[in-house]
Amino acid sequence: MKKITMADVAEQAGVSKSTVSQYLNGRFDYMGKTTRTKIEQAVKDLNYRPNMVARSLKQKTTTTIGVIVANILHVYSTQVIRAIEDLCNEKEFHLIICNADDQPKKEKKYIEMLKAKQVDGIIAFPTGDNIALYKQLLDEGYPIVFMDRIVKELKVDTILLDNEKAAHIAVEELMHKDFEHLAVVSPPLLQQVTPRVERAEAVAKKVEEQGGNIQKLSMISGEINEISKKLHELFQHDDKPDAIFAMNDLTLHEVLSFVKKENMKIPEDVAVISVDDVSFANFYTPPLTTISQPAFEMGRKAAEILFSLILEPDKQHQSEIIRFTPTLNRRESC
Amino acid sequence: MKKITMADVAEQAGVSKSTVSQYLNGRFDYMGKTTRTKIEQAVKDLNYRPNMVARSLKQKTTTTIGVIVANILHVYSTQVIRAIEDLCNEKEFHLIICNADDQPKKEKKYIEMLKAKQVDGIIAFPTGDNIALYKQLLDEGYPIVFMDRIVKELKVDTILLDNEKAAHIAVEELMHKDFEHLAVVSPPLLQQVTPRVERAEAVAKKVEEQGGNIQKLSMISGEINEISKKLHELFQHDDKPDAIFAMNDLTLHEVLSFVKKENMKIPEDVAVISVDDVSFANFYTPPLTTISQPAFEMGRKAAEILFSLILEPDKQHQSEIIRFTPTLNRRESC
DNA sequence: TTGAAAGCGCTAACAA
DNA sequence: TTGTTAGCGCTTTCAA
Repeated sequence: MKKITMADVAEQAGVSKSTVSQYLNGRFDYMGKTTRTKIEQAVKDLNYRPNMVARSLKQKTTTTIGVIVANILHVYSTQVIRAIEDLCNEKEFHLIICNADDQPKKEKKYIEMLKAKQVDGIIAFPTGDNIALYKQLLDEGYPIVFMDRIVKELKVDTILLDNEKAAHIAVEELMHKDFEHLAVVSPPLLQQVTPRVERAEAVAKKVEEQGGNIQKLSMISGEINEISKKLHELFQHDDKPDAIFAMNDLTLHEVLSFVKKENMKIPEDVAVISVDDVSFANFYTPPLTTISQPAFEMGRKAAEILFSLILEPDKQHQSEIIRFTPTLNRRESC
Repeated sequence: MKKITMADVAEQAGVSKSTVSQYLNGRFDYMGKTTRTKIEQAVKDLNYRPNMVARSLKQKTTTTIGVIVANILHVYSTQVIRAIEDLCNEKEFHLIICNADDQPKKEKKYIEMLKAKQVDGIIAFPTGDNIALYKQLLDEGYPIVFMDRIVKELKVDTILLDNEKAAHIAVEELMHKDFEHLAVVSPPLLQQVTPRVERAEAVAKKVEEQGGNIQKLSMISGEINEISKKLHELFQHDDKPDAIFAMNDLTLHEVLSFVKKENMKIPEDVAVISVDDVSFANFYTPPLTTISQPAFEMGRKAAEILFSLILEPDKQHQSEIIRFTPTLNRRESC
């Protein structure tokens, strides 16, 4: 089955390729009524569809953007992607998805391939290790927006949560109650991943400066499968924590799992508060107090900025760091 | 900043474009050692990257596949996508993601655009309404694999769960205990979405034929936001259900939410079993008995089939429907 | 062992 | 109002 090209349409309609091109691109200004109908008919008869690859080559734009997330399995990433895709859909753009898995090598490969495929822009959750590469893209004027993580060496528009605020909300929620010993549970801190570091630091600072009844702070961090062991150790001591701040949804899972295994009651034995909303927060026993980030708005904002970069390249643009405000969902776990 | 093309590399290396092309494609068989080094050097000096759009135009292959899911926010879709992406990564392919939102119109638009972009193949969760369009693609020999839903008018490789088995597992798990009245809770059944219909029918049949202690079966279906009201009504009667089978994760959420609101105890007041695993199944109170589908294996299989269609187009291929076996995760909710 | 030239399917400047 | 032509960046035959 031969592919129908513009030449076929032109022949069938008895006009030239360029006229067909005009027609396809909606430039009817000077087009004769009959020509127009003839082409219309030919397109229909042949069931012709333009080849976007050819068009892309000529026009140097692919109406495609790339998104590099850490892992599409994280709820937050999914929501961000969904928001981006919705805007892309409005603008007739398309999305190539890449999972970097927090591996700089993989990220590098994806960036290079996205460039090779001539995508019009990139939204990334940067690992923080491909600075030179991003730098180069930026220098070439390549539209890029970062999400969730700041790469301080680079001047890139970056969308993320007001992590300090999130930490403050958590501490404030706990400090006026009876809780005295707060445990913060976090994914690995060594990687310098912005949200983790910012949240951890903000909690520590806040507790130190005006922690209300909170007398003591413990910090647990590590790979997800180490968390439970570390929690266990921490709770061996006499002055065990009476409140836990879980840094994100995955650590919350570990915390709840631990609490369940140890047969403790929330919030009587230990209070729990966490960042990220989870699907079961409302009907868990007890319903979980969470601090949620507006993932959809954040994703949409990232896409909006990227599109302004792509569609109005000449516009004066000052890259900035945009913080979104977290929301407290007060329920009954603390 | 001018884009570096092959011509630039050729000039810099003092050879012709075709030789550079040979080099890039690893055809060194007849290439002089010095030529090779010169080109290597030039590529490095100019930091040259081939333009895949141009290559795609010439070669009629884009090393890109399209995935049309109902909604990327569903955990199952996410897992399937992740599995597909992993295989794509191995094969150096890339993924364009589309959310059809169960809207045939949107699906149609995406299919057409994916074709226009010349993607090498498509994996779709079909809405079931674009039969003619899919038919046409199939006739053209376009590689397509369906997931989760059967379109009986079409001969397409289709990956889905053994829904009958899943339903049987659920009924068997309940029928030997004391439960007498089973309520099945489902998303809208009118749309003829395969998993829903198959599961609902299989439950009904099984209960009728050998339902053990189960005397009565009630069926609730509707949009997600109507479920809670319908549950409420059902539980008004004297012979209210003592067991619930939730058809998927979203309906399970509604069920748990309802149970919580009504202050009922699981499994004493009402037992619960559901299809799809949920993140909190293990540490919920009580831990939830679920019937999970092997989403990753299913996604991977879909991708494998698609790749064999793409990479070995001449191979004799008989399209088939492949069912994956569900797993019972026996916990304590029934 | 390398190069010249044609062509993939489209767009756009310019000519007619 | 429409057609001619060149060219986007690459691959590939064929010739040298």
